[in-house]
Amino acid sequence: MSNSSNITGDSLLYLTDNQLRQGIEAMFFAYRGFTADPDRILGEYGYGRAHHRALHFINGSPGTTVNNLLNILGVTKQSLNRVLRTLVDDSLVEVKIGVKDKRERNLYLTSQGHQLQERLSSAQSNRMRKAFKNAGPNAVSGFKIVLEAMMDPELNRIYSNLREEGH
Amino acid sequence: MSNSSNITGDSLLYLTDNQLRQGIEAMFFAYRGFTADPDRILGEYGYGRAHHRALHFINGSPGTTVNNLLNILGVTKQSLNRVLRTLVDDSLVEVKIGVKDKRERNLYLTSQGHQLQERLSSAQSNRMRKAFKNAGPNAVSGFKIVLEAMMDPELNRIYSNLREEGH
DNA sequence: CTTACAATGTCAACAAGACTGACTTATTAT
DNA sequence: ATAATAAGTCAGTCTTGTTGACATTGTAAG
Repeated sequence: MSNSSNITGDSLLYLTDNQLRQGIEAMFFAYRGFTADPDRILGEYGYGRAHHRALHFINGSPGTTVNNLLNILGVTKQSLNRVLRTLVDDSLVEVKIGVKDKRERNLYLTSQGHQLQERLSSAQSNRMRKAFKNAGPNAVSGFKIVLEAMMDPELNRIYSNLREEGH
Repeated sequence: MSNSSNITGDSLLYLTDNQLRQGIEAMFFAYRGFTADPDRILGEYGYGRAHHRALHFINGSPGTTVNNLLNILGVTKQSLNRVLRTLVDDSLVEVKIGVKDKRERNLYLTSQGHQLQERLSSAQSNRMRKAFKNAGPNAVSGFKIVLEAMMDPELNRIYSNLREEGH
């Protein structure tokens, strides 16, 4: 209502309340789809999304510390620890004492951990590949630009750092 | 690794594993940002995201039934009912007996409900507006195309129906 | 009219995953 | 020596999801 007939000529005509609402709902439904396949697989193992996230980021930054992971995931150490403990107990994650600073713990996936991570990753990647393929290169670029602009500055910083690591 | 050097000439060169991983992480971080502002507001009221979702979709489809809402939200009626009960008790949502079918309950926001919904909506819309403005019209269009392609077919159907209602 | 089905609501029990707060143990830095 | 940091742990709470069972009311079909 606030701007649906606010024709100011500043080339922002496309930002009606309706389109913003559609964007919000698109995020909601797309995120559901985005997590649906991994959720099914995780269910087999009695794991949840929290386990997936830990596996994902340990895989992407092998040897990362607990503190680093806490910053990326944005949860408390008590919450992360619960998940990490089960992953270590189940031999999916290996913990090594830091070499430079012995207080730190460096986290790695075991071969079993890699196996599950790969299963989860490929399920999610397949869906994203189909979506990307369907939408075309221009849409993919737009998708990423909008998502980056939607992150908190802090999260965007973390995201950019991860991008640099992976090439 | 599976396709990062798979130059097949089918114009899919942009879909490297790295870019898919980046897309996955972009969704993760963007969704955090997307929910951050409403989460803060909801905290003031002792509500959670479930309350936000109910308010959002009741606002978008006034008079909607419980069953309809269940299909949109994809949760059990027990789960929805808990949320709906607090919203009714707090006079944010009004329940009217269906006219055609008296078993049905039609849901409406009260003026108080509209007030909170508006607060939540404008916080979320402001962030999305900034992101859209920053990214430009082409990016916005790409954003929506990819998100739609990422939904489950069932969710896409629901999403499209809602789009038709809102003009 | 009776029987079946549908829409809603409710009770109880459970689990994941987040939180706070307090406290310990190593280790490093000042 | 003392203080700060990294990690782990114990205990308790909350939201939000689940299952399963059951009750109520209204509609539809025979």
